[in-house]
Amino acid sequence: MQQRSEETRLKILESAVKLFSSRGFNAASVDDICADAGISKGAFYHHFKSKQELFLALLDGWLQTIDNAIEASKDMTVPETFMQITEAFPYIFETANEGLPMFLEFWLQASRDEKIWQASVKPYRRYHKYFTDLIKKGVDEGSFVEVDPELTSRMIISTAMGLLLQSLMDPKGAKWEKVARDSTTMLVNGMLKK
Amino acid sequence: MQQRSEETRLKILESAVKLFSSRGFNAASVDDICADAGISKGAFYHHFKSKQELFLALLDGWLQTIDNAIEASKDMTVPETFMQITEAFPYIFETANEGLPMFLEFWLQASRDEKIWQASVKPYRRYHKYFTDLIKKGVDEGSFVEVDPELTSRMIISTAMGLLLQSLMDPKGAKWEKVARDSTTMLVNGMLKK
DNA sequence: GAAATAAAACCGACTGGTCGGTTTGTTTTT
DNA sequence: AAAAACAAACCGACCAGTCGGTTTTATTTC
Repeated sequence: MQQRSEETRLKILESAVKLFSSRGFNAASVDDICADAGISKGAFYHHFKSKQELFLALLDGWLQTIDNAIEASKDMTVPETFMQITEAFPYIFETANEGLPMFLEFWLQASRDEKIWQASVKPYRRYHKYFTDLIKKGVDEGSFVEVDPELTSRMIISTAMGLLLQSLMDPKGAKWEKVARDSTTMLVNGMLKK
Repeated sequence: MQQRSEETRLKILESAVKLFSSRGFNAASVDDICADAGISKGAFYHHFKSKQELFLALLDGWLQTIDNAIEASKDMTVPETFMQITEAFPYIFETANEGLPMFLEFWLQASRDEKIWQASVKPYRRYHKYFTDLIKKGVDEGSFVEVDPELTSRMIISTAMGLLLQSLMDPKGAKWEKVARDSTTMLVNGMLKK
């Protein structure tokens, strides 16, 4: 039974998310994570080659989540998909708000490494491809006016990223959830054929 | 004459910008900065209380730059101002691209400190106020349709921040300058009364 | 205006502590 | 018993900040 082994791995992953998001990637040391997971450093380095590799493993998990969400919305119409995304906003916003700081911190200091850069950029590119395809489909279906899918995708992602950053910088500066909803609505309305 | 003193201070500031932007805030050590500036650690700590205080001094300088730019555009009409901003885009984009990573890195790890958070959030709030006022003025003047200045300002900043982040993450993923230009044009066109 | 004094600027070795990662040894699993 | 999983002590590099002392600059005194 390697069940115990798998459990240890999961415990490490859980503690890592918890500490990375609460303290930041650098501030949360390997020792901290081990302590929180209730295991030793030896166990940690048995499961992960390095702190960075641990983070990459977390990234993989998120990528999986993205792919699942994309897969789940495969059979909807384009406007329906956008509706669903808008509805899921509070959850997405919260999750992203938790994950963005640690991702940024990690990325800012590690992105000079080619391999790590590749891994970090992957989720972003996947999102971009997803939105581009979605908008293209919407245009082809005739539910959207003729927009440039590439550009529009970038703009949607900009809005999301930018709002996320703003809400992080100045959490009490606005009712961010409402701002996010209004922005999305405006963007989608601008595309919808009437 | 404390001219020499002032020169040293400036040398530190210069080296700091250079190293913070090329290596990142954490990776650039105080020793590195001293070496680059050609001064000793003692001189450094004579001029700045800490590495953080040094960064806050840099922030102050940028804030000044923002204020000057705002001041300079005081007598233009609103559409003229937007035109000018759009034209200055390449320069703004480049500068921001250089400064954003170090700012983010600093902010991510230091923002738990109330004083530092205050200082960091200041430039952002100033921009937001600037755009809000500008749009309000545009609406009052009658050159813009009735939009919500608060929301629109957030959206403009989102777009800028988001594009900046995207261009940092995936520099070769698109012609970012063009994307930025197109996005701005779209946003402004959406507001202009025809 | 030259010597004496005070003050500011500057130097660089050193400290205390952190942290990622390694090594060596022990327990559990199969 | 061999291999995988885990524990615990340990290593070495790094780095922000300190401190005693030196040099330069400004001010006062005679």
